[in-house]
Amino acid sequence: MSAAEDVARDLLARTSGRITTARLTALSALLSLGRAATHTDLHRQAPDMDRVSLYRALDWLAEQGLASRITDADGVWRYEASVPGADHHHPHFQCSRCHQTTCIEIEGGLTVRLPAGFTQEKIEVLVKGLCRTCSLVSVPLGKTTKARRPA
Amino acid sequence: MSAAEDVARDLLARTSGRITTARLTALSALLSLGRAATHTDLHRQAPDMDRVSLYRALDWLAEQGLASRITDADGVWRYEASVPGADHHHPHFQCSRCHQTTCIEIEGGLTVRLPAGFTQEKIEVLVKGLCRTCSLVSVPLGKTTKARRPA
DNA sequence: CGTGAAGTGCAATCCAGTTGCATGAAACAC
DNA sequence: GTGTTTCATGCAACTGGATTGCACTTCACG
Ligand SMILES: [Mn+2]
Ligand SMILES: [Mn+2]
Ligand SMILES: [Zn+2]
Ligand SMILES: [Zn+2]
Repeated sequence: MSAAEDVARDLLARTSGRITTARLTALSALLSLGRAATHTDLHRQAPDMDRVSLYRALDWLAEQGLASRITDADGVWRYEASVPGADHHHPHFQCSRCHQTTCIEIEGGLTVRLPAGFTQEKIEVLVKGLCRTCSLVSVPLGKTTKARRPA
Repeated sequence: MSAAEDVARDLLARTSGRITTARLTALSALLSLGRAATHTDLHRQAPDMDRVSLYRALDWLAEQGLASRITDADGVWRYEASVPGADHHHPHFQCSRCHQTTCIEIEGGLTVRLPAGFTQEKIEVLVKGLCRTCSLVSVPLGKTTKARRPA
């Protein structure tokens, strides 16, 4: 039983819900992975768990505040472990070449001035670009970009 | 021939590409609509155009800088007309009840400090919450939220 | 006009995510 | 412990946005 699994069990015990293997597996995967991962990423870590059960476990974790769910640059959900109390509103960076998502530390909350009457629930900031390793290579991976010469 | 269509034709003439009806229709729809719209929204405006052709026209417009493509809170693409030169990096607001997307004006570009070696291409800021009209009603539309009582 | 390059339409396919329903496992009371 | 209730799981089917392959049309240019 890994360290992540112990922590997971402990966190689950603090909720009003049941401690099931699916939730344990999902949460430990999130904890050990450490960064925002897609359902597919996570399912790779736990191939024996049913796809749908994983979705449901992750969504439940998000409801409980133990995970947060964001949309990545390709419109796919990404999940990451989060601390129940403090809401997890830091920006993320996604590399357009290797698609890895990185959390960005930030001092002082990002704020945007909304028009009158609007109420804010959450804010999602996603920076796209090249990560350190991909910056060096610079040639896009997969999906070859078709050159288009100006007139 | 509407005003939007005239502007559209004019903008298309500035590119190296062909001026086709699909592109004209797509761009005028974007221009007259005025806010970030989904493919489905836009197809409603031009039901006779083929779905796929609309996708391709929109993607082409995005490549040309005449439109910008963003992911909304539900992971669906949204397109909006944009000025070719100035890149279109303002925040957006999406109402969690009526799903309408609103552009948010901002003075001074949003900036985030990236880790060393990372290169930024674009930044997407999406605020979720309730728009003015929905703030008053406050009961979510569709997708009923199930209450969950703490222990 | 004729020819090549670019754009279109349609059908098929992909893929993340959801839903319905029968079965199984936690929690809790006894 | 056993029984009962409640909630979670597994499987299959389904949804809907988006993409791909390919034949056909249209446009620009000689
Ligand atoms: Mn993060
Ligand atoms: Mn906008
Ligand atoms: Zn990278
Ligand atoms: Zn609204």
